Amino acid sequence: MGRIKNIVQSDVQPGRRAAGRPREFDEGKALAAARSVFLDKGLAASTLDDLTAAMKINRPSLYAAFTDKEALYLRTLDEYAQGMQAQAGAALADAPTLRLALKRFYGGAIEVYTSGGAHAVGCYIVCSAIPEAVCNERVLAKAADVLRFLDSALERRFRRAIDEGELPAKADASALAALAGGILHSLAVRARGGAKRKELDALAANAIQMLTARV
Amino acid sequence: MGRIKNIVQSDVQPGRRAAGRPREFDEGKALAAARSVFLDKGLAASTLDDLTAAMKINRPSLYAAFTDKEALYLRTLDEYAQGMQAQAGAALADAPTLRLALKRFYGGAIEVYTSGGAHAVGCYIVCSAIPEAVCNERVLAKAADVLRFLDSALERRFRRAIDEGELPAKADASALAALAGGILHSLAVRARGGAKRKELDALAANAIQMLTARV
DNA sequence: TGAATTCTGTTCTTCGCGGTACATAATAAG
DNA sequence: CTTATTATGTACCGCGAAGAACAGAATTCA
Repeated sequence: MGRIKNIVQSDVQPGRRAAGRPREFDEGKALAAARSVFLDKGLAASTLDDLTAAMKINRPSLYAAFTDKEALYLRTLDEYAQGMQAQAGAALADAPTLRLALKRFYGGAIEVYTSGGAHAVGCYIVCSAIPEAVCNERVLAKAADVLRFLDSALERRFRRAIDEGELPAKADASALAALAGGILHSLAVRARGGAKRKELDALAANAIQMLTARV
Repeated sequence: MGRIKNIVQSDVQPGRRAAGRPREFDEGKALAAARSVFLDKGLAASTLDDLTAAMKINRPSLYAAFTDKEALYLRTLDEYAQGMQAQAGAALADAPTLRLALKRFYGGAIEVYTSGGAHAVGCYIVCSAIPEAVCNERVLAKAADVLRFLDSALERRFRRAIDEGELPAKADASALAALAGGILHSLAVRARGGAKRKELDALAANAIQMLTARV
């Protein structure tokens, strides 16, 4: 059978490795594969056979590493949320102008939402966690968290634009943030609904136009 | 045991009824109950026990009337789509002004999205069909249909507002419609994410303000 | 009234799925 | 080298879920 493919260091300390046989799979890759399955099929319809096949590990490894299917789902959700928040936060905070910030914000999202190739899959939060949220407290909490984070990050950016004179002082940063976040939700929904990338780009461009208008 | 509760006429002709024992359940009520289960749990996680309990029928009746679980889901989807399109279309077409049209459009949606009582459930299209769409061609087709219908209905209404001078002639009806539809998607997502009704109302109001501004 | 038809209620079967047991392999420590 | 520890791989188990069988009930039509 397969020899050792790669040695993974799940421990935090870099120097010492835990005793025992080392992992043959990369946890991050495995989580990404699991997320892809969950995003396609949903939590309930994703079988352990689906998951282990995509993750290229077998069941005992999955259970040892991630406890069970629901815990694995929550891990993928945390991972995605963290990445999304980091990317969106950076896009908004680093850009010198509001227009550019929003352009990067939406552009990065569209990139992710349409990354499924032939069949776009949308956003993991909007198209997987939110649907799952009604019957799962922890998923709901996480999804609500992410929505709030995005609104806050957007609001901060709009406020900065007001402070820097890019928008008039009477502009309502909170309201603008909610509208801007709403467009992001729509991009996710439309992407999964089969919208072409061009349409998504156009929607984002129109949204930017409207949100940065000096009323 | 339960006697006859109500006699239902599933046949199209009103005068004659089909031979055999009449149905003891109302098809519309049963479909609504099934939809509620599907909206809460999703297609895969909704068991036949869940469904038959909510619909207050037993399995053979369900199979005789709706073929199987997936067909039942598609029926609930059709029913919801039809009702939504009728309501949204009427709200937009009947209102004398664009502002009022959008107010009714969003108001009706919020009413539906938050009708789950304690736990809001969002939109059946956005929060159930769209997630399911990746692995189900027919669901995808129906969901995409509804998104297109809403965009078109909105675009018609914006175009009319332009024609009637409520918006400037240079306004882009298509772009405005996509933005307005996007806000609807966001209302659905946010409702299921736990947003309070007040927040949804505020988002709708802000959206109307922005979408009806004479740039 | 009786045959035909269609719905209802209970029961059963089959099978797929989540989760586990157990043997084995690979590493670190003594 | 031995032991402890942690991974992998195969095979298995029990449960729950989808769907079918079948008997009985309610209606229409002859």
